[in-house]
Amino acid sequence: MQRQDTYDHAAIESKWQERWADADVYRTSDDATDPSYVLAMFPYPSGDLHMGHVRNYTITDAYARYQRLQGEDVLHPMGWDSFGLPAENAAIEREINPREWTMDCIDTMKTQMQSMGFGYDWNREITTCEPDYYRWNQWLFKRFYEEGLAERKGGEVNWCPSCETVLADEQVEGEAELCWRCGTPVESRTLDQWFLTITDYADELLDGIDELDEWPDSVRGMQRNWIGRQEGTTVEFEVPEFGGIEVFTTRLDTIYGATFFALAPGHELTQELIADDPELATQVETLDPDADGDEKRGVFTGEYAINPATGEEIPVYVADFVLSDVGTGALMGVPGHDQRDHEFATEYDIDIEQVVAPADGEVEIDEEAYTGDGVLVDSGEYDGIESAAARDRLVADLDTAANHTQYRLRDWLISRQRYWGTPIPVVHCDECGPVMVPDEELPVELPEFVPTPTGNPLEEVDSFVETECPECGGPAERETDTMDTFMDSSWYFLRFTSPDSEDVPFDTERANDWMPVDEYVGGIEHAIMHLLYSRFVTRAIGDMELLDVREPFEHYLPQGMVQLDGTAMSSSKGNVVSPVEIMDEYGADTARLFVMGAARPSKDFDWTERGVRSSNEFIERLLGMVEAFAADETTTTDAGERPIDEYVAREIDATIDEASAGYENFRFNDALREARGLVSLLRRYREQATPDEHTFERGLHTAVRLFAPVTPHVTEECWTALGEDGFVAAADWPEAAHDADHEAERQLVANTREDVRHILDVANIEEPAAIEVVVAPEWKHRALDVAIASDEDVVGSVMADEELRERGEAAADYAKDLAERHQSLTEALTPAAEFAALERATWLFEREFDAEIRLERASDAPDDVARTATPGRPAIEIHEG
RNA sequence: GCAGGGAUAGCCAAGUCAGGUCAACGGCGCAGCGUUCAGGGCGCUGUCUCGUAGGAGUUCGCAGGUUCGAAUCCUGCUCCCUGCACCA
Repeated sequence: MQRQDTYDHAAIESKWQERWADADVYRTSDDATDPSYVLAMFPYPSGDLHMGHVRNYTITDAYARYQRLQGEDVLHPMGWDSFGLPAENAAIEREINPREWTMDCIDTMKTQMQSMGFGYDWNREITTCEPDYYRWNQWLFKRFYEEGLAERKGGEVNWCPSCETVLADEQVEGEAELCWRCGTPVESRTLDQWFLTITDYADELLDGIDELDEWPDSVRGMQRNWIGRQEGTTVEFEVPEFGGIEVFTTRLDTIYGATFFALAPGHELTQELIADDPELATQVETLDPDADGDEKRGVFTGEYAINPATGEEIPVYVADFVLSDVGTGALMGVPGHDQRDHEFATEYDIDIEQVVAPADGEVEIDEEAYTGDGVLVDSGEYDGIESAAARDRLVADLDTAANHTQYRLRDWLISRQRYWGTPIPVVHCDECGPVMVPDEELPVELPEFVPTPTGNPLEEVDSFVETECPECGGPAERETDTMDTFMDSSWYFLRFTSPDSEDVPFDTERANDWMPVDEYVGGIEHAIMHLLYSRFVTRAIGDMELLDVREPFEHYLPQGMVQLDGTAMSSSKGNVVSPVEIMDEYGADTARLFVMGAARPSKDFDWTERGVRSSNEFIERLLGMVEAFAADETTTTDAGERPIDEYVAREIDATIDEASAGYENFRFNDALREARGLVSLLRRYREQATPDEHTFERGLHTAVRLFAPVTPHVTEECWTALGEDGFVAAADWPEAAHDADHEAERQLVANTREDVRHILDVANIEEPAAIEVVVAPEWKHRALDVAIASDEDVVGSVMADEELRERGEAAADYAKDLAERHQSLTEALTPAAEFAALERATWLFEREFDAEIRLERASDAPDDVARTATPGRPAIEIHEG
């Protein structure tokens, strides 16, 4: 099992990479008008490229290249999402600073990207950890603040009491929630932090989802879910001596069945109650809001709330299933009509009352809650009213009730108590409170990194912290929180339009022309947060009148995973295939071809050595065939009219159509299959006959360009070998010359070959001497047309035609046949087209069956043979030797 | 529980939106033949059942329905995946 010598991919690939760079092939001019904006999610620079990157970036690169070949201006930029916790951790581990580590990683990844042949406009490279990028985070933060979209309020953080530091969610490990560094159980603390009030845009972001018809349904569903809009009612329950406590409910119609009242452990009233009652406090301590829902536990407070509908007193519990951040943190318990309340009531022996009856049928309310709508019962004056109507009337009748829309979406907490991020441009002054840093003092730059065992390194840098108040000039302290890195990535696609702008984050006019991103490709893990924040920021910027576009991404494609034996590659499982090694062994083109050919972009697929090898061998054969042709391998110039030449010419056109459609619809695997088919056809052409020079050359020129988006290096090599001067990357996409019904012709040939095989098999003919193929007579085509056109009486219509009537019995028989299949009749090729298509394909029959092929018109064939021919189905007579 | 997606021949997987040319593209695996051929590569073919002339039968998760006609449309059910979830 020896491997054949393969082509010198290393030399070819680096040669063309240099030439592209020298010629600035992938540069997008600022003057471009509405270029096709193709964007892959920019990576976090973690060191080496992995297969996920390779797939992601090959998809956008191939599409961008295809667009360029189509003559479009293309914007295909790349950058680095380079702030974030891993750099800080790596820095501490390696005793270097995060910046150095990050820049090293960027260098490595950039080199690897260039080795992969990705055609980016590196003039537009963005690095978010550079002051010239993050100053605009600060600038935007200030605009948000001015618009009332940034506010400071209490937020929960993870706190390690031993390290005395705040932890990010990913630094809290396991179910037990232990600090990643010292293993101490993590606590929760409330700190004053900065929020962007994305909830102000909740309705708009939700409604906008309807317009995103080029996004996958799954992602749209996830976003809807995340926003979680819910229409309901707020209403107060009076707790004597403590006042009205507000609850939120979507089922106000069940209020007569509210037999208990429940508070979250963190609710204000709970706090008030336990402050005066140490025993209650101890009991509440035992409740665990994080416990999963199997068992509902609660503590009776001794207080009673008054049901505003019934006027009855109901017991007030503190219960672990009531969450502080859902609704108002308090709820009315309706055991009869809510399964969760039902379980709680059963556990604590609380009354279960039915106040809604289903329209039909009975329910056993003691066994299970009835959660559907219905007709009210035992609800005083509301008896007999439908649920929906009852809700409306109760809102109107109850003093404290009001319609209210609730969201699951929370405001976006952007404060991070970390070093490696954008400093929030705020100064805290004892006199003036939090004050924004003036624009002219931006950027607030990060100081040198000082590793600290505890807390936020920024707090330890006195020269950073100590400053004066921009308002009063008095001593003040800088904000030491930095921004969530999602801030960086929520507008970077705008910055790509004018990455060097020094006075504005982006050029409004150009962004209006170039946005939205036409094709956005990246991992599904960003389906919610990154995309939602980007949508929010884009809208907010729009409302600052800096942009006219409201949705940043027109088409979003989450690419599938590259797996090994059905499992996702991951370094923790140790089942990764290194792109660098693949590039070394097989070259970038092979990796790209395999990844793109294996499956459509949205599907997962398995990495296989076999597939890689076969991609590599294919590339080698393509190059070999082109080089053999270039070396003046025998072709002829005085053919060109033979059926076989025509056949190949037509197939070239058919392939162009199919492959173009594949690229257009992101079905690269289909496009590549077609293109490979063409190469295989050219090989057989060369085997069968001395190829016509023009046809063969056009075939090669076409094939090379069809592969150019996916295997850019080797196709440049081919292009040059074919005598072309420029880059194939800048060539024109091939155009189909004939405007024919390729589909029908291909079908006819395939069916006829299939039929011959079938007959040979069934009739057990080993070595046919001659195969007679007879196309249907003109009049049968005519009869078919008449039959298709006729509404009812097919036989009548056909026989009404004078010319057909002359055919007598034969016409009548065929008419009956047509009548039977009347509904499913479809138009056939014309007799001439049918004959020509088969004539062109004769060589395939000869090649396969090794027999003489006699293609005839019905008029030239014996009647008993011609008889069975119908449009689209020639008669076949096989003669044995 | 809610939301979204899915179930196709040995395996992977198209087709479903716009019903008929669908026994159902393609790939893998397996088998045969060819190639002055090393069992490799390449080319060709076969791979639901029956059939000595292109035919017939039974198939596209299960059960019904609509239609002249359903893998495709509708209803119900079962199972799988993904996201969210003690969400009031």
